[in-house]
Amino acid sequence: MRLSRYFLPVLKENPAEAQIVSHRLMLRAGMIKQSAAGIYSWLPLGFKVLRKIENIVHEEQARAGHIPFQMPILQSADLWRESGRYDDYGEEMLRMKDRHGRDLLYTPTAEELVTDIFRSHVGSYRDLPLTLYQIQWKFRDEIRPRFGVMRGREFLMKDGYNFDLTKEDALHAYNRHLVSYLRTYERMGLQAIPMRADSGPIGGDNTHEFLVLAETGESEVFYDSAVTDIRLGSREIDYDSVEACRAVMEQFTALYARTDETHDAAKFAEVPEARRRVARGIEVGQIFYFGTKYSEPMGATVQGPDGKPVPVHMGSHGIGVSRLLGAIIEASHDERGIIWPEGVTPFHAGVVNLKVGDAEADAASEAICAAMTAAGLEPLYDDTDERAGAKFATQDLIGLPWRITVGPRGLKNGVVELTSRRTGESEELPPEEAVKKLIAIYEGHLVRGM
RNA sequence: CGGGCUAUAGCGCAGUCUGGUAGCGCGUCCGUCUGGGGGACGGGAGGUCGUAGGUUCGAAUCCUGCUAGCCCGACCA
Repeated sequence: MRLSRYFLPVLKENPAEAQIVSHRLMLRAGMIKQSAAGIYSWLPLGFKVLRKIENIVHEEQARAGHIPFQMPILQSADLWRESGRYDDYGEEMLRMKDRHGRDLLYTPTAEELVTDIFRSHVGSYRDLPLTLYQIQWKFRDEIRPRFGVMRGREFLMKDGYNFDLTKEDALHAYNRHLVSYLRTYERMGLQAIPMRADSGPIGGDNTHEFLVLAETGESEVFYDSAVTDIRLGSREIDYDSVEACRAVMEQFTALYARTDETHDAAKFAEVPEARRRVARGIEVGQIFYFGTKYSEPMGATVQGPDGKPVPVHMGSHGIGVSRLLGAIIEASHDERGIIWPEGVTPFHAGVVNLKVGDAEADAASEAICAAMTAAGLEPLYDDTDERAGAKFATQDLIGLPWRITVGPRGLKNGVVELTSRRTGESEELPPEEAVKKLIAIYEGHLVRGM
């Protein structure tokens, strides 16, 4: 992409409305624009990252055997009356009427609708297990939205629902989700710690939240510092194996890690003092097992092997897709701007032409972009007439993890500069070598963008 | 929803107390010079001062209502 033809309205100064760093940087980097309190337009750069995050979620869901589908944003109140949640949800649910006076609502979550789909079409235990998920916009009419996309009213969320014959099967689904979520976050360059949580309006008694440690987090968290040493890494896990999933779940949840909602001071005191940590965290996902809470009242049953109808055991699982952008930035930035992890970066590298109009610099820059594109990498080619300082400042702000600087000075010696955004380290290389190095860096990190 | 605050050019702000018809920086447009960390000089464009009403010869400025946004709290992914 040529920067001169892209739409990247960066701001030099901090907008007054933004208080926390991720909100400030998203506005300054031209990723979002507020439309109303807690409601944002996604400008091209922000939209690109959003799509990459979505695609990682999709890929990891597919790997775990979960099936994508989509439910509507506006839902009839009828099903919600059936479950009793139309009244329970309160003012947070945005309600409206259509021209016929029918009650509609903007979905804050979708247990009712998916349960209705299930009961309409699934009748036999032979159809189980089943896990359906969607990535869809949600709305929760927060009293006080704040912190940009971290606490918006409209937000993009992956929500999944598992249907199983028995509690044991549903707990396997729970563990399988826990593992797949860990993989998902790790691919985004994030460490998200599963913490025992409170189930809130979803209900149920088995639930974990995934927290990214960050000073600006909305939740106070208490944990044994040893949990931060556990990584899934590159190990292969058989999602069909009850044992394998349970082992990972046990490994990640054995140590003390809780949010303030479930914090138990007595149990926390058992953690060796040197490893006790009190910090803040951003919630980026949550998984629930809630048994027959919805299937029973809504009549979501299957016939078992004995021919008798039994209510299915369910769970639901969510990833805050739009909120993840804020979480990633909170966890990865410096005073100059964002630092994208390779897995989610909107462009794989910035190609900065320091002397646009110079035949050699133009040709070398374009050749680098062509070679990157041929290898499946997306360059952001800064072909504008800005001065070097301004170009670098923009690159630093928008946070592409790698920059190739092309200028007459280097080209005289047949080299360009490859610079890491994270470390600031540069090395001079012939253009082909720089591209080769990028290809190696991104091995295993390629995600479809937009 | 309780408490506090704000609204003046695309962004950040001054001007409001003490009423006299709007200004600064950045950005933007044109030109010249410049060219490896937000460059210099010159010349432009851009605002019915959130909105409705009131006071006044005269309102960005004083008064009232409304709307929107921000902060703290309660709530929440």
